Amino acid sequence: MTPATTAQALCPLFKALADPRRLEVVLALAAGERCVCELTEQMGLAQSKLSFHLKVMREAGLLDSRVQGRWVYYRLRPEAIAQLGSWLERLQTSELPKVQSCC
Amino acid sequence: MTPATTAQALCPLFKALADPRRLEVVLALAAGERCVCELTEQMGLAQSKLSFHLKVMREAGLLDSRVQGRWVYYRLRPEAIAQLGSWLERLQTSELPKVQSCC
DNA sequence: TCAATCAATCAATCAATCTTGATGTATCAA
DNA sequence: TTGATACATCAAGATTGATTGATTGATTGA
Repeated sequence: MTPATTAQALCPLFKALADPRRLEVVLALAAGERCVCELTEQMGLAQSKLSFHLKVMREAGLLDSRVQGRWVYYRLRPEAIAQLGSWLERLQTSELPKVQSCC
Repeated sequence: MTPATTAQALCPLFKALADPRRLEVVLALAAGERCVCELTEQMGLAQSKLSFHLKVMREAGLLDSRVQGRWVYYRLRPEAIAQLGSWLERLQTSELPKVQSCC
């Protein structure tokens, strides 16, 4: 799998991480799963706002959720983190000898 | 350095990567530095559009550039890639035992 | 049932980002 | 000095993304 084959697939993940509020949520979830009500309280976000951001991250494949009773628990998808990490790593190691000037 | 201390600093980097055209550029630069004219040709982008995206990435700290004669060469900043990578890694390893239900 | 709680969704507004075409500046070769 | 090339920048418009407040559906306990 070359970096090129997955770049387009990774774009939604980078988009999902490209917001300070969402990064905060990701950090909170790094410690384990949380229900929406706790996240709401912890970040001091309006409920609908948090719901919007959670949806963005869930649809990007960054988070998973499960419903239990009237609560919804969100957690990080380790696969997503791993996917990003391995792409970055391949990016670093694909350094080729500097190409000749183009022009 | 905890994940929290750098999350806000990483947001611009994630933003810089959150675009398919910019990911393409990053891939092209993974093979070594390129001048703008070659990138323009290679991606089939309008010159001003490419210039805009290069600026976004440069200002985020993802790319560096150097001027040589009338050409400008861009390259990846390995530090930026490394910074992202190590943050993701710490994110994975900061998994704590699942917390108790909050509500 | 009934009322309360949790969370998703919707429509409207607002804000940020991207694109486009034109213009400006610097460099170079003739 | 002139014309061509490389790149940045700018202003205007288009597109996308985020916020707000209200509504809805589902679940639960009284």
